[in-house]
Amino acid sequence: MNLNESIKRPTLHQELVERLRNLIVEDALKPGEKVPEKELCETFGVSRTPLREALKVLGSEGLVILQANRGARVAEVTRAEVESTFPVIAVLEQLTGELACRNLSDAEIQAIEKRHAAMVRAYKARDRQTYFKANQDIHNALLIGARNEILEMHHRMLGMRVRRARFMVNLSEERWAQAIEEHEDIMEKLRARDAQGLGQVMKTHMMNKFAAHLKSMGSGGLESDSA
Amino acid sequence: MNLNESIKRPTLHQELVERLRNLIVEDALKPGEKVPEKELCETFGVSRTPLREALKVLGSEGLVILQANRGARVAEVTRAEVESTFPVIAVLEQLTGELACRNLSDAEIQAIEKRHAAMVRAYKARDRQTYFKANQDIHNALLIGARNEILEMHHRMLGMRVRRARFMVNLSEERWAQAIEEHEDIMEKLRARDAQGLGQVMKTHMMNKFAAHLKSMGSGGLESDSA
DNA sequence: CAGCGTAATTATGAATTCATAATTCAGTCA
DNA sequence: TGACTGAATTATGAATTCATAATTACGCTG
Repeated sequence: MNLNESIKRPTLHQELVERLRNLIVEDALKPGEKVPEKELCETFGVSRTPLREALKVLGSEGLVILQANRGARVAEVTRAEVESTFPVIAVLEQLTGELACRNLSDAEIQAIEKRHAAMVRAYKARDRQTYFKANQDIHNALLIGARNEILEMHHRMLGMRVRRARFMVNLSEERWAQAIEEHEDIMEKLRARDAQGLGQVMKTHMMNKFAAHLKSMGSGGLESDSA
Repeated sequence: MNLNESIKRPTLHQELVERLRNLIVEDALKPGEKVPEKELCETFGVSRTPLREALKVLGSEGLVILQANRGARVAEVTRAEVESTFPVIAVLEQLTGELACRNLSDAEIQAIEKRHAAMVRAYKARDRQTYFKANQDIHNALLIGARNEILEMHHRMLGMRVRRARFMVNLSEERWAQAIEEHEDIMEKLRARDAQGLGQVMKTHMMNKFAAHLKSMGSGGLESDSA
């Protein structure tokens, strides 16, 4: 048992940042909507002070837009933003691959190998739920395996903002097959400890994912950047 | 005249975020020091509420460390953090180069060319001040030229945290010459609109800069990561 | 009846107040 | 004399209050 856990009670504003972030990411608070300060205070049973502190933090993270004297609105996920974000994620993925290749222990690679196998099984069974979970676990393991907290933090920050666009749902049969192939490639490079190669493959993997999404949603599905 | 400018008066907490950030980056508030809440309130003539909101934001940016019931301390710049940050900056530089190459207008490249010439003159005159300024202008122009706000934001965030280590002062004659050569290379690739090439050179430029700093400071100059 | 202007209401930013946790300091006992 | 205990002081987190900007509602005028 971790002794810290039992003692640590985060401050209200920290707790609220988490809660509100979830509400936004889980789409309970919809993009463009005004954040109902009063209402949230009541539901959480706190005063406005810690809630407003939390909103300031979310503002600096770009999840909400703060307008002076006009309160906070949930930030829209514009197409322009998504298009800007993906290339950045892609190069971070590349770095993740390079570093993970160098720093992962053999045991950790084994664990990833297992998750990969599970993912392939889920693919063959057309079990999207399990597939997504395994996929996420793998990418998460690689990110952690990079042993670079700065990289991890910025990767997660970007991932969070993009995930709200929630276009992951559309996964064409064709793209799915391609993704599996790319993952085979990832495992191959990982087994060979080919850092450069893994970096390259992961970057490409992300860019392909991006391209597929753009294609699948065409010009719709997201607010235009002029909105 | 920009009409927006005359109207916009930022909220106190926004103003304070800027001011405090400067105090930290300019080293007026030293790493490890406790942030004197009361004192700052008096000097800025504001109450604790907006100041504390600002501290929460700076906390989420990693510039200060917030401990529950024990206030805020200016974050230390550990060697581990710097070592983690540089590779991330490097890949962002790479992306900056690629995008800037594609998106800069000819006129903008001309302007950079001018700054480059000024930088070389400063180098020959051994004018560090002017050299640094021109160098910064060039990198800034490239970053803006990338036309990617997400990239820009994250690049600036990382740059800010690292700049506090302030080891730019030590610039060996040898490294200086090398940096100039690398910049010649950058200009060459830029003139040729060689996106891949520019990305590569800028990444290498950053990694070399990093290596030089590590070398110049040896194992000292920064707090150890265990501190 | 539509559009404008003004008053009432509400929402927001910031100051103040309050409760409690942390720190300091004095006194006591080994 | 030095370490420990506990009260006094201070600092911190959070609630409340206050002033003002924004929004809404209403009436007036053309």
